[in-house]
Amino acid sequence: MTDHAPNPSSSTDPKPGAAAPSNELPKAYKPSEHEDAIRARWESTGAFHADPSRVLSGDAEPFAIVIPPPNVTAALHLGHALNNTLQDVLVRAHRMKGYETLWMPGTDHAGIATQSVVEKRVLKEEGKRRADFKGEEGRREFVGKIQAFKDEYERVITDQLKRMGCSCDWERQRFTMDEVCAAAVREAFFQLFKDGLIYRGKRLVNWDPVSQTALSDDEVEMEEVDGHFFYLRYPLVHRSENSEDAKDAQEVTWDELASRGYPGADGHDGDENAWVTVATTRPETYLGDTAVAINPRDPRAAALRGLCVQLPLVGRVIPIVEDDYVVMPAADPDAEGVDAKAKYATGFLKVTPAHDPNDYEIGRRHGLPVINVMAPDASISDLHGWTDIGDARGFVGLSREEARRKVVAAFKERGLLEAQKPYRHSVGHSYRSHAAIEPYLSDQWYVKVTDPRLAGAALDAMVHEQRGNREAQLDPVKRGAEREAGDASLRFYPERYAKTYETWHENIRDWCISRQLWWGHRIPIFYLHQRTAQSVDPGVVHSWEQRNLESEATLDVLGRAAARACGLEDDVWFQRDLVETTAPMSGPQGVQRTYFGVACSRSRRGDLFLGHIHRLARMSSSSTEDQRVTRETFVREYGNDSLRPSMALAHRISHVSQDPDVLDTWFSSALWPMSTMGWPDATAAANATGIADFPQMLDAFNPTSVLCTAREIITLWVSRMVMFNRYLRPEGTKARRHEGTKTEKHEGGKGSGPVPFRDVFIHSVIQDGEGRKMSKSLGNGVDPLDIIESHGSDAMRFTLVQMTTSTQDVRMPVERDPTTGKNTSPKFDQGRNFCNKLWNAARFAVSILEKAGADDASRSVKPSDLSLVDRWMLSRVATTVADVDAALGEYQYAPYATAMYDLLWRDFCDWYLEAIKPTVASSAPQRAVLRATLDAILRMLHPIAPYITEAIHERVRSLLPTAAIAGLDLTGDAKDAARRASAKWAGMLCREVWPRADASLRDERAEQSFERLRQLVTACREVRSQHQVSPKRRVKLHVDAELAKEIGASGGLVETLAGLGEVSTATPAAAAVTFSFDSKECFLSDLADQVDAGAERERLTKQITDLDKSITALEGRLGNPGYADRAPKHLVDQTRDQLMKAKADREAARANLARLS
RNA sequence: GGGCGGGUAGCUCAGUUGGCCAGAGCAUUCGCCUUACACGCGAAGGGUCCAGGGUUCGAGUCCCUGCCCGCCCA
Repeated sequence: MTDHAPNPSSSTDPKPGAAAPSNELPKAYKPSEHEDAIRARWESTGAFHADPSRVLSGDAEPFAIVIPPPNVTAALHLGHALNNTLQDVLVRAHRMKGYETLWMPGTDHAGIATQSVVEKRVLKEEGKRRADFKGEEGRREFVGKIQAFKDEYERVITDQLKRMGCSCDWERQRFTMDEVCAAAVREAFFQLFKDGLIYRGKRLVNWDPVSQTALSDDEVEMEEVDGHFFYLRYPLVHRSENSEDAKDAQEVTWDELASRGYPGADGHDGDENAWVTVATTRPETYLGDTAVAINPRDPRAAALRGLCVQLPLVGRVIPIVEDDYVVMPAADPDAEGVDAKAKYATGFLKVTPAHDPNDYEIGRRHGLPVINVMAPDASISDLHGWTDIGDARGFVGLSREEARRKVVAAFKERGLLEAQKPYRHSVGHSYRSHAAIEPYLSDQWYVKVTDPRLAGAALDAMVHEQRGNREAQLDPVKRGAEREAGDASLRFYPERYAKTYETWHENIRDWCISRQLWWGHRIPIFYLHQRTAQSVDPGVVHSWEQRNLESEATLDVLGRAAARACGLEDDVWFQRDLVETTAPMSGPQGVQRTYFGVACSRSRRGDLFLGHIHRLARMSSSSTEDQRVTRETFVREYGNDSLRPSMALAHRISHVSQDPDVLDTWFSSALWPMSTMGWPDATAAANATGIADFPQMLDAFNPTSVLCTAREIITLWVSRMVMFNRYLRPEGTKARRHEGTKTEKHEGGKGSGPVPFRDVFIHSVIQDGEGRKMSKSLGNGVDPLDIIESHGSDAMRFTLVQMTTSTQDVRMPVERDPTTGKNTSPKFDQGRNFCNKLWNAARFAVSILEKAGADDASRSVKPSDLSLVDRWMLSRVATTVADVDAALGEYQYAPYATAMYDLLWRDFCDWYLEAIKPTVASSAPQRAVLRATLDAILRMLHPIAPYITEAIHERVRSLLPTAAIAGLDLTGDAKDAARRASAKWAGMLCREVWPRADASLRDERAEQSFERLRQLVTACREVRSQHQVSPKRRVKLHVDAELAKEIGASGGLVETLAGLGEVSTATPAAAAVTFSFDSKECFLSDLADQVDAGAERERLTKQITDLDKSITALEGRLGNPGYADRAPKHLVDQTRDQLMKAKADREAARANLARLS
């Protein structure tokens, strides 16, 4: 914890800039001296607060992102830093571009993860387990501890996000379990339940025996495990027709089998009891076997028809059934390419419906009993459905692993273990506890996502060109029906992830949403338990009630009548029974109904009502006085007319109890884009939070613009948000925008509503230098706060953005910082260096602009007023604006960062600033270009590096304004200017307008001309370097008249950058070095007091060798007969030109070499 | 088993419809405290673009086969 607390000293540092407006900027950028103060200004001016009314009035287009809420389980890691930096880049850029921009922050309660962390903590600190907290009271106490933990981490996480510079609308921050979000969960559950899309099912779930909860399919990780195949012999018997007693089972001998035509039976002792051999990796589950299956095409099947086997020790007699699922044994198990299953198969499959999903299906097909032989902790138990223990009592109480060993030993002892082969296979493990998953039969709640209104709607949401399924793409009926609905409006970046999304929905299974946990949204289902005959106290039932009691009425009828009488028909939904989409199983595990019916409560009002019904139902066991009080309370609450129907209901039940389980965390996450904006009752949300414009949020900002997340979340989260949004939000959302607002109607689009977001951007996963995931256990993780402290937030952000290419993983070499002992990466040095470069460039520019004083003209500077290097610089700015806009539009982060790097470092610093040094002091137009360029760079860089750019902007802004540059718009729309000028955040860079560059600023000729001269400079520098000319020495360049004229027209550019004292058209004196430029022979003289002939000879020789190589290559290309004919003419011409120049240069070099010797 | 991504300089990575002598940063070497920046400036060396085949005048780029690494799903 302390690791992540903010540095307390940093927040008390004096604010820079503000303290001393006139002194010059410090030499190096020190992030810690600026970040806190700048962040405080952003926050205090409400710069990130989104105003939905501007969207609804049509004054601004919306741009909205909901944060993928971080789990409150732990502090943020580098992956979060990446995820949130990328969001912030989009958010800041769009805000500057004039969109009304919302970034909704919040955190996720992360049920199982948080609960298990707190469980461990409580065990360690108090020595208590969850089971030690008894009853509803104990549960509340324990949940309180988790709540406290959540509060602690929510603060840590929020602080981390803020320090990263995230420009969230912090006033709107939500938590998945807060009042506003809880209302959404309630409403969603209620609607789905009422519509029959939530049901309770008894079936095999993924059971985590350590956490003792069910898991969804997505929470199970497959891991390779070294195990064995065990071959167990089950003795064959006849079904005992008249006796239930297994002891009466009559053995089947090999002779009898032979007479039935069983292949290979005569190879055995004819009098001996025959057997079949099953192969299994989990012998301990044999205790729950209810059949042996054989493939009907198996030649042995006919002979076995009607026979049974008897389970050793248990004594249970179970049938042999025929099922296509059974894999036939391979004829030659050792042959190449034999399927692994066939290789190990015997053709007989033990069927344990309670402990294997495939067996469960076989069981359903053949009507087999389901015998659960395990307790919730996965130990062998006779208390959870297993009754015919027989002689197998010795296994009861053992763990899965112990039981396996003992079962194998028992079979071996009796000569029934035929073989044991090592076998490596994948086994499901809990993503949280890492325990092996036990397929476990239990009652759980499911969302019927297989319904077309859910999964189907999620598929239809995809844009057509990203759908792989051709029929869906071309279906004309579908296309006609789209219109305003959310169909065909969801797009993935990078595109390939659309496939992941699509295939997942095509193979989707119903979603298990109940978790046997305490931390989460309690399932809003109440069981109304049936009153047994003896529990009815005849004295309680008054005569009028008896008369009026509709004895035949079912619970739903009674319940609805009661609710209506109390004015709560919208708050509670009664149902006779739970909806089962699958036929109930036969056998001892059939669903035991102990309740009379269920009620789903939509609201706290509903909960209270059911509590009252509960008390009415319990009245018979209380004193007369208590009964009177209970009735009076009820009447006071709901009025006189409410009592009769409610009593009619209450008299049929003994008590009401809420389902103890909570919902899967993803259920609330799935509602995030809606719940954070106040769905379903934004007025209530406004009242609860004091945020007055809550009722405008949904219409203004949902659908959001883009969701940014990592790919592992596509199925867990993205899909479910799409399904829920489309089901629960009404159609025609777009049309309602600009039309004012209303609290959302309860009726949703049922699958044709809008999408929660238009784009889905999936970013890379950061790995360490060896391509491993960063993890605590490996100790290879990098803590974002460590980087912020050592390098600054902007440096971290720049590095992360620069790394974000469209590949699925990026590597970051991790090193230990020798001074702090903390993990870091040299990658971050790049970001730090970049920031420092920017700082110093700005420092230099500021020093020049400060000195200029008030004489700078205010009239607009036109390109024609400017020198080559200025026109070139502006052209580069214009090009970069276009490049950056294009990159941002496609979520191309690395190209964005690279474009900014090149513009700032290569163009602005290396060339422009160097070139203008001699002239800028005397040229007002040049100063205008300098300031505009720096300003444009700051703005374009702000989304990546918000702190430093804001810090610099503060200074640049305060300098006397220099003239505007025609074609470079840095002021924005005039009509918006007044509003912006009067805002609290006025003048801050984070709210400045995004640069817009007119096409006229792009100057192809200036760029070409500059490029030529740059090459000339480089050629001069090369010569200087090779001749070890001191950087201070001014040398003399000799060129022909034409080139001299070009140099002259460039305004001293070449002289400055190449360190020339003079440019001459005269032939050089004796001590000169020659080089070729553009096929022209040029000379540099005055390099030193004497030219080093050896160095020169070396240089020329190397040059000739290089040219030889080029000439050979170029001649080869031109010699190719197809080339001249088929290649584009301009390319061929270009090649000829190159060859000519290369030959000329070689001639010149050769001549010079000859002259030297 | 199915799907996806990657294999380019010592390291981390760009390289968008096939077309200048394949680029950047870091690292290395040489020279510079040139008054914005040594977290810097100037210059240099360094690549069988995983392997093999194909299409093409031309392939890092497109097609096929194979190898290796990683991820997701079953």
